[in-house]
Amino acid sequence: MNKKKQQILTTGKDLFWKYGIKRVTVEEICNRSGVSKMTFYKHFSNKYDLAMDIMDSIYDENINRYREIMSSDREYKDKVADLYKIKLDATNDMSHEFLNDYINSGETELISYLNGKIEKIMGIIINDFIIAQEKGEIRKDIKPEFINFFLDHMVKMSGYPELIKLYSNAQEMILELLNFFFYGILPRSEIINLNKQKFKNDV
Amino acid sequence: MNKKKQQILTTGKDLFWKYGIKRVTVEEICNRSGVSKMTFYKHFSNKYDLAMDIMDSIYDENINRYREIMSSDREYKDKVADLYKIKLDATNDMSHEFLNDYINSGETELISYLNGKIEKIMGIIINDFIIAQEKGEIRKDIKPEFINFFLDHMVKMSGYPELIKLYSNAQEMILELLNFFFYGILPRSEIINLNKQKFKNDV
DNA sequence: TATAAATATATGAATATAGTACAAATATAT
DNA sequence: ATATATTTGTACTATATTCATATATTTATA
Repeated sequence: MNKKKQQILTTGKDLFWKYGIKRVTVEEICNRSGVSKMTFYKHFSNKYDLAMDIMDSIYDENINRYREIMSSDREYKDKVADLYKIKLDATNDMSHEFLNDYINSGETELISYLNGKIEKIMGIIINDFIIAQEKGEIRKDIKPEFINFFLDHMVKMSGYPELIKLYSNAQEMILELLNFFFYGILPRSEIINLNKQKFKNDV
Repeated sequence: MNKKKQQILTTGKDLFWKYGIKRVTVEEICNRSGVSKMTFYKHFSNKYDLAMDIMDSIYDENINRYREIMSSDREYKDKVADLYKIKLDATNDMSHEFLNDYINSGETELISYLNGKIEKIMGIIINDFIIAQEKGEIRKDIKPEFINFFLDHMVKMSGYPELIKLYSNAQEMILELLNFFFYGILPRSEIINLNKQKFKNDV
């Protein structure tokens, strides 16, 4: 990778993260990264092209982290816990300003590109869930998309003050969420026993 | 205070805090605060005039908090600890983006205005230090300006990762800093005893 | 030294923004 | 209810900013 291009990507990300895309000018990116405007346009056709590249690299990075975790031969439960911790979904890693400007840029090309990326990632994740399901690591009567949806929401939830304030610290909350997640989807016989007991008490 | 003006001030602060002054447009402030451009220009002559008003109110608010703390008849030590906790110096309360744009606005009038405000606040604080010094609450051989300087740096220091990582939590660090601050400036006889003991050990 | 890459500066065109004018709408007080 | 003041929406112009490209010069590299 070209050194100058890397500098543009780095400062571009820094600025976009802070201020969003539309508030940042090409000239500013050039000045801060110590690169002339000409070299900028040598590598990127415009500001939104740079934004696309940045988004690209983030997704690739996250996909790699995902693959690394999933390829290890640990317990399935531990792998999912790791996914949760690194917040796999790249949109969670982005600043609100950046994603917002990206979507509202009006550049339909960008949006469809982003959707394609997300679709691809979702495909990989859901496929892995299906495999895990076939292996018996997840209950067979759950839709894989639901699991992915819930995992995504769990990450979001852990940022909500309303939830956080229920626990004395974040670790406790994460543990609680993970426990809920696993005891809800893992085929544990304890759940059946628990249900029976509950039933007895009700009667 | 006019309701519309207050709305402009609030959203102005919100936007300036996030993006700095130069990245925010008058129209944006108007739209977000639900106020027409005409009423904006009725209350403020331009964007930097609004910024000045915002800075004004912050300083006034902080001055009031300061006065409130200092007028209470608690121990001097406790008062200073409170000052440290609320980060009295208004510049610390400001976003880096805002202060930076404010100073680099090129509007010399703004800068001198800010300097005047700071000078005034410094005067009040230092005067209080001198009074405390005369009362014997602070060692007589310390320059009040130094104390103020150090207090200010202490606030900044408590934001440094290098320092933070030395302690298991922020509370511990704050305590450490405060202890250092007071045992350094308070006229405690223990310090003399400590010195004697240390000397004995060395021999 | 020859060749490629990067820079500084200038420039025109497109776009965004600031600030004002004015008629219509809304709120407020009597 | 009516007169008065306030606010709004829209339009408008002048100015400023930004984009994107062109060209001459400098710097790095093989």
